[in-house]
Amino acid sequence: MSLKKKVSMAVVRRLPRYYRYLADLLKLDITRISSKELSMRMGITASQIRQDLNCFGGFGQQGYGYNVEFLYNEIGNIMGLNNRYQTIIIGSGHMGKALANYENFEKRGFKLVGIFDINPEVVGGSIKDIQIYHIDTLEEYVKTERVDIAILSVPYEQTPLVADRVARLGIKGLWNFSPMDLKLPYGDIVIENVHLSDGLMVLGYNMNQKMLSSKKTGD
Amino acid sequence: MSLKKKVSMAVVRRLPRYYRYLADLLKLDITRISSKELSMRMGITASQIRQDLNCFGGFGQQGYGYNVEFLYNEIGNIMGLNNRYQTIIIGSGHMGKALANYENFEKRGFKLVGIFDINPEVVGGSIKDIQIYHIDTLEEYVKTERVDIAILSVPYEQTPLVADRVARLGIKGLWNFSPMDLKLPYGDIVIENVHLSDGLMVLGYNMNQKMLSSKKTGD
DNA sequence: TAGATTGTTAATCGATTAACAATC
DNA sequence: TAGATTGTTAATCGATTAACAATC
Repeated sequence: MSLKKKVSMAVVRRLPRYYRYLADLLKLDITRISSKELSMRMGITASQIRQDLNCFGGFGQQGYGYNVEFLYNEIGNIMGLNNRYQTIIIGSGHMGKALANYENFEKRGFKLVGIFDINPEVVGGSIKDIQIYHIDTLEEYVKTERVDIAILSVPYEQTPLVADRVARLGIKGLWNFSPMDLKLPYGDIVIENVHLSDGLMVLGYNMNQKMLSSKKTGD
Repeated sequence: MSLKKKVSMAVVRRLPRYYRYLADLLKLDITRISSKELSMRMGITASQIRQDLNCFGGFGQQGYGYNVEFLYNEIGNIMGLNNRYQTIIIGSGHMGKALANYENFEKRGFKLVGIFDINPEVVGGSIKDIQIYHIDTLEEYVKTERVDIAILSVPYEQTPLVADRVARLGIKGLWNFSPMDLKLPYGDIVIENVHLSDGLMVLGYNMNQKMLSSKKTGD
């Protein structure tokens, strides 16, 4: 039941991917799947799938494979989705708005309970029935409502201060979209930094590589 | 000048991070930096930094370190940012809109030239002076304008068809925000899939782990 | 039972770190 | 020149893949 060894981040970062593919299988009414079949769908080795899953327990059955629904739920639990983390968004700019409207979060068990902004013009309004509060009322709000995760999407200058306030309030997770890497020393909080444009630059690299090599062969 | 060996994706995915940290140094008017100093700022080893950079060439100087501006520009070139990739966004929903308004893209050398949507109510409008065209005019548009990258942010059902059209038009890069992993067989196009909620689930995992371990020690 | 497929150990491969000679 | 710091080779570590006995 409990973990034998610390699971590597390489494995952990694959869990959401397994989860998505299992969701797709469920939608197709496929009830069982072997590591071999799943490996072909996902483009990774069957060995890796079995190795990965066995970090957390023996979810399969010899001669049968894995029950899709069972495995889906188990991986969901491993990622804590059954905690139904209560989530707030801080910063209702374009990105904050997009995130508030992203259905995938609810679907994955994250519950958006409030939005906070500094702009008086949007405070009092709402997005998808979620109230927008003034950022100054954050401390007060957290006194009465459970907040597990804060999604941060504020300008560069305000990022460290807002992050500090969030950490002080005992909020346990921070998903940071602001263009500044936040590091650990903010108390005990778990942080996940997002840099959207990093992916775009990797795309740029791969395109550039392809161009250079085709030039060499003489396109 | 040209690459000795194929550079591993592990290295490539660190390039944007170097690029960001160098941009920060530039803003601070720091002109030179040693791998040691940079390693402390970034939280990785100096050895890794030197190893990474030497995949692409000797950008430093013994006894001196690296010239920040020079290294910044070199890494930018490696990622092809000097190509000034012309970019379109397909799908102007909440996420498409947020992406259109994201200043970081322009800052990183990606030029947004058009937005496409299927909804007649938004077609003809614009976001940040960028025209919104009807998706049906995509083929016509590409005949007269150079398009290097398409950013896809359309509903699940439409994803494969739109991706197929994009690939057929000879567009070289696809940055896919639709909730469906796109795989290679679409011609010669380079694809980068984004799954925002994956990061949120990793955050969930880490929070869950922390909770479980603190329960064990008896919080 | 025979066939299939897991869980797990062992072998391989690749990535990171350490060390140091080269050189600015 | 002496000191600093790179570029690069060698050593270590970790992650992936292969193999197979266990077992449904």
